[in-house]
Amino acid sequence: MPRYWLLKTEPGCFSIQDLANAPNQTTPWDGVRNYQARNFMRDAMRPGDPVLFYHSITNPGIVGLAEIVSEARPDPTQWDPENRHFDPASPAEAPRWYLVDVKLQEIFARPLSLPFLRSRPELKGMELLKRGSRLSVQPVDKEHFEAVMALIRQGA
DNA sequence: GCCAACGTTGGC
DNA sequence: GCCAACGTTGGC
Repeated sequence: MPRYWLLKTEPGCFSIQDLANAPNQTTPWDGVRNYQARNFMRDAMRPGDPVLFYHSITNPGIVGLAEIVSEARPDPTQWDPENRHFDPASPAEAPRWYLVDVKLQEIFARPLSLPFLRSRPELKGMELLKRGSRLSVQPVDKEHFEAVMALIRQGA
């Protein structure tokens, strides 16, 4: 029984095109420094889980589909002093931050813009659309995931 | 354990 | 660039 997810990214930082260009179209989803997001990755994500890929900031919207392709493992950037996500307080024997590998499935020909998503009654209640929603790793209800894919398949 | 201060996110 | 919402930190 797969769970469904949404990953949020600033395209200026890492876009779906960057994922398309990555080796094997796969990337470690590193740099997440939020406990709730960490818990989802570490405790709930499983290989094979589908992922909606969301761009924030510029033309915010759902731009593609990806898949979780690994179990969670410690995020090495937490111990790299050169990395902007360096966390000197994270002990090596009890890593604070985790990541999973994410593989591209599809770049949508017509992304679903945030205003459009907001206009769809069947997506009401979706975490992404809640006021003040900032979580970069979110679970998505099955019904909402299927509604999004239906909108894509009908060329919304 | 409370809460003010601060930093970050992200829509607009 | 503005600002609302949220998370984290740290003094008490």
